[in-house]
Amino acid sequence: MRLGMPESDFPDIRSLEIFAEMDQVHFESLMRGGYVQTFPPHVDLIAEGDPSDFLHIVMSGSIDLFASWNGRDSSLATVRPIATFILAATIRDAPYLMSARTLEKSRVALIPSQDVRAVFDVDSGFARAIVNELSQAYRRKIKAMKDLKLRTSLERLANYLLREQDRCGGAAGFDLPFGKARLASLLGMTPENLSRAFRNLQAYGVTVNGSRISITDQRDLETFAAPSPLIDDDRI
Amino acid sequence: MRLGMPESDFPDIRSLEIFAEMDQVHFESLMRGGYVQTFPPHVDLIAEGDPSDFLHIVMSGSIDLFASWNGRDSSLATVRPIATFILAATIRDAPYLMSARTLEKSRVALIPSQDVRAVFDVDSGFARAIVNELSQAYRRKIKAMKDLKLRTSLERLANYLLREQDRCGGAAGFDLPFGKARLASLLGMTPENLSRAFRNLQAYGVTVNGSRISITDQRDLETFAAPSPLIDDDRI
DNA sequence: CGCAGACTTGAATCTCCTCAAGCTTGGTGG
DNA sequence: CCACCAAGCTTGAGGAGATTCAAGTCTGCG
Repeated sequence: MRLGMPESDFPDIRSLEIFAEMDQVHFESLMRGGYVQTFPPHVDLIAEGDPSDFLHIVMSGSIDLFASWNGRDSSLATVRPIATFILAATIRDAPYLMSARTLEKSRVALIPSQDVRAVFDVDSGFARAIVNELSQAYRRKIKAMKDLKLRTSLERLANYLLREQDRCGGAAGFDLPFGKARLASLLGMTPENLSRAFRNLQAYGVTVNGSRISITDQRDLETFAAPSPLIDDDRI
Repeated sequence: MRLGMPESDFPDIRSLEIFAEMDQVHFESLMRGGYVQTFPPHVDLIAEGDPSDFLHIVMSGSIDLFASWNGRDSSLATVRPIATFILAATIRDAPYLMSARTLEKSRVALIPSQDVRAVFDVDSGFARAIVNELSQAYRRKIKAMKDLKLRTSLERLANYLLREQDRCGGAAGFDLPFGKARLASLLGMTPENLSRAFRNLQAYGVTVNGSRISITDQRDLETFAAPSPLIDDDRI
């Protein structure tokens, strides 16, 4: 269903850091070659190992990036609007390393990878933006690695809750943005273990009701979690 | 001990992918601002959290990148000649996320980060190369993440041995490039557990003698390890 | 020969996983 | 309106895997 990119989407995409500084002519040429599609929940968008034909941009909804090996699989990241994903594969013209599926109903823009590479070569503003994006993505992965290797699952959960609280505005109460099974996979644990971990965090002032989290003792939780900007701060 | 960069090092550095395509004038200006230093083994080069004043290049020896939190620490990567490290921090002018120390006697070139950023802005060949480097580094991290989340420690060790065998030329026998304590940390396990893991791999045709590894039944080990290009192949 | 550092082994413990069963909830059809 | 069902989550028991701590072995070097 190749419909072309509706002009109404241009401003949202243009506001993305990665497209913000580029030449208008180049931007429009990228947009002309791309298109937008709406997907229902739980639909596979790409499979790891596939050639990277398109740069993907989530316009609304949310996307799960995950990987499999030997019958196991694991969630590696969530992509939320408005952001690109699998940029590195697009740039290198290499196969995807992760699979992607919609978590909910999502609008996704698709831009042919070869167009991205072509514009990259002639638009230095775009190249600069891609370097920013890639270096940020790399640093995020380093942080995720540190989270995984230096912390126990209980500590990872505690720090996740603090980050999520921050992302939701900082109030004591907030909702988990997806199911607990997937959260468990993201955090590198089983759903059963996540359940028990939530119970263990009660001792540090966390109460859970369905997907509703309340942090009743901020100080206590922070003392236990010991968040570090070099692991948990998304901005640096 | 600021001695400036000896011209004899220029060719080696120039042969790095990241410097190969750039303008000669820019290359020389970078080299003029940089310098080279030789460090004994087990010397700290940078500490996580420090501002990223220099882009580092390993000319000889090898470097351990590691991170700490709450009294624990973990090795995250090894850098071997000739390669750069902490490029992302340099580009973003952000604090280091990892610490670095020499594993053995090492020569390291240091180039002021602000020079790198300045040349980046005016040399599109250099910008292109940096994007290549960053996207490759990112994909390596994704693979390391998959290795860690999808495999047991025994499987990680088995696949590590196969990769190391390949890196050493493919012969049945080869030497581990550093101590087992650090290997354990790299693989996300304790030294004790690594010892036992080596013992368990005997069943799949691996014999260990000090740092000498012999793979006596290649087929058997590969069947157990089930290596995947999307995790273990460094080239894609 | 003896010592220091690196590695291994053993035993107890803890964490996490698996499997199985029970619970809750929201939706569907009677 | 309610009984039922399926999906998601929780709980429990048992076991596998990993960690810790302590002691023992090996090796290279003085």
